[in-house]
Amino acid sequence: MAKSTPGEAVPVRQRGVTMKDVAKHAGVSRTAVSFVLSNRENASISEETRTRINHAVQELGYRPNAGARALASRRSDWYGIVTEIVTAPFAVNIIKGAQDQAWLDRRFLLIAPSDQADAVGPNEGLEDAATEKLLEQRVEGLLYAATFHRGVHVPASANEVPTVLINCFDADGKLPSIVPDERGGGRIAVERLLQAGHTRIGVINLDPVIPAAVGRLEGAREALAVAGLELDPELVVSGYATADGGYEAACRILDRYPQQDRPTALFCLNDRMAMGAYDAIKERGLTIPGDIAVIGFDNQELIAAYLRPKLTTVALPFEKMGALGVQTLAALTAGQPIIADQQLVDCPLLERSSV
Amino acid sequence: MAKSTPGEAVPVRQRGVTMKDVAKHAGVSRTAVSFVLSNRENASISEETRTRINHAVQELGYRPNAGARALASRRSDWYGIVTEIVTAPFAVNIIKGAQDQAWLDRRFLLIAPSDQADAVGPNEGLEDAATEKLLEQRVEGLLYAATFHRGVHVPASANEVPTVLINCFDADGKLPSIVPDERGGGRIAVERLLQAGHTRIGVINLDPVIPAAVGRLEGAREALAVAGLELDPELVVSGYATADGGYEAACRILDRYPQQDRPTALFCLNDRMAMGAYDAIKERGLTIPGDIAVIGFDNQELIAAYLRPKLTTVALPFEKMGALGVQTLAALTAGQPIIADQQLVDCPLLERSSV
DNA sequence: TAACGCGGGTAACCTAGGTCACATGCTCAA
DNA sequence: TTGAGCATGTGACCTAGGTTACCCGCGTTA
Repeated sequence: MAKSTPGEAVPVRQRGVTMKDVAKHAGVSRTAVSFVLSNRENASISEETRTRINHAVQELGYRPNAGARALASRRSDWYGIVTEIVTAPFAVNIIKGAQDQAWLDRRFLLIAPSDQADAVGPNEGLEDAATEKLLEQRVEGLLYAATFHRGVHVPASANEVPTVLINCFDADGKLPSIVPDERGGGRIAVERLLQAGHTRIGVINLDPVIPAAVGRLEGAREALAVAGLELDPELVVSGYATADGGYEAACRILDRYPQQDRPTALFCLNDRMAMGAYDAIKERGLTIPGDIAVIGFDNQELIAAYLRPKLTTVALPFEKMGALGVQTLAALTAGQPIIADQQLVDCPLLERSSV
Repeated sequence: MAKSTPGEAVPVRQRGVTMKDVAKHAGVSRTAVSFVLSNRENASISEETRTRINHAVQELGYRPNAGARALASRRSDWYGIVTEIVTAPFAVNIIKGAQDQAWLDRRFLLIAPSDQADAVGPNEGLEDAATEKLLEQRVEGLLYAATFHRGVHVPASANEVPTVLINCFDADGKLPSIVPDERGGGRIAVERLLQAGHTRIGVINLDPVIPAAVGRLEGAREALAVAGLELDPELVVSGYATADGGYEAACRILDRYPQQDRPTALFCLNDRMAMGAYDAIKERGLTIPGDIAVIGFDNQELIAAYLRPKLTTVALPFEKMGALGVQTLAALTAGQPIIADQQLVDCPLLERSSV
């Protein structure tokens, strides 16, 4: 509520105007002020008193003290989110989605950093400390968000309040989680290539054990199967998840075959690798998408939207996952049952110019 | 503080263990517990009582209630940061720097979104609301952080608590701010090119009125002046701050001259434009840095570190600015005088392979 | 011997607001 | 006339913890 519109005289807000001051100014009891401000259903306060109180609020520039309210009402309206995203901002849109949704619900998001870059690292301490700190703030629920899709271990004290995992899942137990539908994303990517007439499709794979690689590849297989095709294992090449890794993998795949056997499309399991693949393709005098179509995964704006030609890719629904995480948490804290142990969120295709 | 080490039986923490419970369990008064837990200097509590209390704390799994403490002690240990960075995550490392520093100082950072994408837009409302919400939480200080260096207007109520601006400055007044030393960055970039033997340097400029462009260009001029050179206005070409804009600008600059007069180096005022310039250069069969050296600005990791060859660029010190913002705020809230109205933070050169 | 100081500790009040049982005063029906 | 019922509020107690003034018993000192 922006109480000061430009032009109007801004009341000087002396620090620390309390309800008591408002009550005195309006000539009523503090209780009456409380009733009016919290809009109690069954409070019987005359319209006239009500406006007198509201006037006093305006004139004194009263601002409620959220902490005191939280203490007395035993509801903080705060959620805590523990995340390494602040450290490695790849998935920062999770925070954006969560933040926006929380803001809509008039709740505050307390962000606590986690340095737990690797799933079961030795520095679990920091994460524990973050959780502890958030619980000291009496958050009503906890979110854990990871930069990349994986299993994680959550500190034991997280069980004291409703908890939801975003872009990761509980490696040991029963906490609800929100993760991207990697398989669906892999399927839609390959479907798009098939639709464009490609049947010989090369795959530039990530580290084959991470959930992202497993799911995306399986999706690719499904799409091919529907078209009556099979994934040729020879056409699947793994590499480091970087532009260099993508470059090398693409070189291997492109140089392996004579021109007529060469794949006409590459499905790169992330955009960074697609970036490297672009270079390999261009170096060989081939055009995108004329000679070889490329489709990526992740939709890293800075890469996908600025590559030339712009990269068609499958987006990770970070923002949606963040929002859904907060919604799920809201449902849990309101006592509603869990919708599902693991909610999958669609990975939509983003058409640009590389297919 | 992770109180539970694995293996040890975790005490069941019934919700809401208070100091009263601890006191009863230890057979002392609540006051004594408070004294021990807050480590009061002049409290006289025997060592024996002290350990009895600490034991009770452990056994009951007591966790202080931060809100109640804030209320009673009238210090919240919270800072608020209003920022559009969550929306446009370019400068997300400001948040990281601020967050880390706040965490070190054992303070919480409340992040409130601002949609004020343009400096004096019509939707100032949201920003006001964010500030108001933060003040309701009784934050001890406010930070405003922008995604790109510019002048901003801050809601009037921000004057109620110490306030520091990060990556932006107060367009109307006297609030202290932390901004990048654009001029120094421009200077160091051109110095690097001069040092590599380039004397004919093209500049791909941003929108010439924004502080970043003004400062960086001025720095470039200074560096040239020291070497006894002048900036040829014909070699300065402006474009949209995108890869496409950089591509077009580079084309114009490269095609304007016969080979012998062509600049041997390009200073691109941001990395996205450098990305486009790369394409223009490669298209013409020229090599980087062999035929043309390129230096960028911003150090957008995803671009600079993944371009081929990797882009030498000047980094914007986001993380440092965030940390310095919190430090400055801490000094202000502690009653110390402002160090300077505007603190400049160095933009360091990042050597990679394009010069 | 009274006064004083000190170690060890506590009752009581304060922060800012939520909530409930009860107190007015008025109207209306029996 | 009186009691019930309703509209309009209010005093008092609660949340969880910080802080201050003071108490008690014991040893010292003037």
